[in-house]
Amino acid sequence: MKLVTFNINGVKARTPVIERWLDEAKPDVAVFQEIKSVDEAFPRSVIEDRGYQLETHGQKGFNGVAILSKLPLTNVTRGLPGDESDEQARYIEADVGDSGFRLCGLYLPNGNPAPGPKYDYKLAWMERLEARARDLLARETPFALTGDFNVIPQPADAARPDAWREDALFLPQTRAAFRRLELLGLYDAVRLRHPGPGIYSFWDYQAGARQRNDGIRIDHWLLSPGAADRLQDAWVEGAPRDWEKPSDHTPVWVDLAL
DNA sequence: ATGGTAGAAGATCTA
Repeated sequence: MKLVTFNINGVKARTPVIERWLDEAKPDVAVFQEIKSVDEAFPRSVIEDRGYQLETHGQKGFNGVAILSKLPLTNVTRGLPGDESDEQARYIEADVGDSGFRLCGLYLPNGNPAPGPKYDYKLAWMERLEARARDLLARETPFALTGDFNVIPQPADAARPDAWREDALFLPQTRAAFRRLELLGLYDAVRLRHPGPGIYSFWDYQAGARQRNDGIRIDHWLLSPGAADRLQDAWVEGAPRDWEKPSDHTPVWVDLAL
């Protein structure tokens, strides 16, 4: 079963890309970030007419996540537990199919500028994500955390790591929080399958970053032990970054034997 | 040191 995460950077602006990409790539399950739309305004038919169940968690203007699936989605929950006052739409969970597999789609806060309140929010959000991962691990059923983590885990995950030293995506505290997730026993699927440097999922729109391959790897799949046992493959699909009116991110895939 | 781009909302913020 092919599952994919894709930060689409605005569902309305990206509809032509989404249509072409769904028709060509044919994912079984896709997780979107930055839909930048309220649920009522999401172009549902673009997704549903292609045979997907669609679950959205949007807000006005910014953020917003969604899950699309050809298998039934059940037990859908919206919002990351741990802070009732958090109104940002950055998290959605659902069971996919009937195997007990649970999928967590996330759009982790950017955190810039750091230090500052936005960075404090990012770190607090990562603590809540770790707590959620601990709860899911205790269930002993397979699950995956996937989405735009806004974390560059290692220097090998950036073309120019020195340019990111002071950035919220690469600060030591950010990387340590990501590492704590891995130390719970979660597996970075793309890193597992591609141990070398030079695998990127984001290229800035500015300064010809894509043409110069000045990228970073910030969109990830973290698999529970049971899900990692079922990992067939993991890869980044670079081509949609070069289409007309692209997102600044590109799809990141896993193939799981679920 | 600066500015370069994009999306959504709406004349600015976020990334």
